[in-house]
Amino acid sequence: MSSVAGSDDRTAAARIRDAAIALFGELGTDKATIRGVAAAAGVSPALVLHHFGSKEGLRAACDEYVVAEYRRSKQDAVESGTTDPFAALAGVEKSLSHLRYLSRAIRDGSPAASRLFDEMVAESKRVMQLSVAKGLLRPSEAPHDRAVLMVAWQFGGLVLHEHVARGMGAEPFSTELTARIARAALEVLTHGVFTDARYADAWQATDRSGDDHTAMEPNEEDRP
Amino acid sequence: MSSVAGSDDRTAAARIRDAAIALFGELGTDKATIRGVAAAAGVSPALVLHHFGSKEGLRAACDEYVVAEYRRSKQDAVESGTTDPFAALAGVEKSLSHLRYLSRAIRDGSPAASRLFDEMVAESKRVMQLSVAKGLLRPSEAPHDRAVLMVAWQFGGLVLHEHVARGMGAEPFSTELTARIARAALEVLTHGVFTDARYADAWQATDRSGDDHTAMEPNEEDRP
DNA sequence: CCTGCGACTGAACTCATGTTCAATATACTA
DNA sequence: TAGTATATTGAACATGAGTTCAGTCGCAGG
Repeated sequence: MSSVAGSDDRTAAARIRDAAIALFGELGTDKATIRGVAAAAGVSPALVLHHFGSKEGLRAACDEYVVAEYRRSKQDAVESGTTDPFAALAGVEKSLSHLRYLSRAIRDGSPAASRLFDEMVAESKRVMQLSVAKGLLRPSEAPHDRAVLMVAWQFGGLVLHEHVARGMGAEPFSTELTARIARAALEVLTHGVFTDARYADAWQATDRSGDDHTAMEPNEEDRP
Repeated sequence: MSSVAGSDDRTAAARIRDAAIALFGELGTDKATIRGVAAAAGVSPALVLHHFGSKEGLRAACDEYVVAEYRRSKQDAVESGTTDPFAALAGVEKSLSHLRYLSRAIRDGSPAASRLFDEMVAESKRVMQLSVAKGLLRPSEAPHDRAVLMVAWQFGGLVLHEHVARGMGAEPFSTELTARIARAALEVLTHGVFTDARYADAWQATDRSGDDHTAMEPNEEDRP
């Protein structure tokens, strides 16, 4: 309810940026053309270059903007008091185009998206440490790896949202879909899926690369 | 140890296909050019079109081939007796280029990859039902959703492997990385991450869209 | 008034890339 | 040996798209 206000009182650069976010997210940075962005923003193709230098510059600007927005909204959600890692995912229904863009950016491996991933790993790790101390989360034998995995799963749900939606027979980004994902995820993350620890024990027993890779986790500090 | 045999006794079409799989996987279907594929295969660009009709035809051929290979290797793994859904992920270290290609295909949303996703959901669901009956897996309140989610997580680990590798400080597709992923995943999937069910219960209590979406799961049959 | 500066545009340029086509080499058949 | 089909190629074609550029419009300041 914030970005796509109907009025065109935004500055031309902002209109271009928003149109680019929408088009890049919908078609990908390759298929989306400068001419298409310009047409969607109601300006000439040359103006796009005038403001952003190049297509890559435009992409970088969109990256910065969307990631900053996402970071901000997530920060708000965190400061609202929720501590579970899925609150963020559930709370970001606000802007479809931004989500779509983010999904694309992660898929395409843009630098900003990679930075975001790393940041979220660090923050997830920190929050998880706190939650473990509070007794809300089980301690892990490999806290860093677990944090990476959980962020990857969270982002994976975003990147593969189209497939997940199709698989569940629900509309992409619909509240019903996010609710069902959250429900299934909570179930698995609360109770696990296995009835006993035979698989985990069996894996443990194979002792591949030993028990020492718990100690070889990189960057133990929280801020990079 | 199978696909990239050093000798060039493969037929030209096979060489082109393999080069295309490698390049498409590395650069994406857009950035990879027919000329690049031809050069990598040691043939002329025109021959690529002669054999595959068009770039889209080449992509379709690669899709079919890689997906069929993946399906076959997974079938083998399943018939070997393992029933947990992560055996497949751990067992497919055989061909890097195929994995990379598959990752790309899923990211780009190619039809073949989507079909593969749906197949794996169906199969995962079937295997999970069996495992539940055997007492190996916990019964779920939403078996279909759980199957979709687990497949999405599995594929998510594949699609985001680059980020996961960077986050864990390990080489992409290395045995160390897959081992650590499997270990962390097994831990989470065995014990969960939460110490109690307060989050799951809280979510349950909000009762959004009710308890009935367990019954609205689509296509209950296993073969689509 | 006019001078400069930023927003903005239309048209042209350049280049990469998918594709076509006529021509040649190779292999298999009669 | 002749002939035909298949494999293969070099060169050219067409087009889409990023980028450049000269120039116009509007406006603030001297």
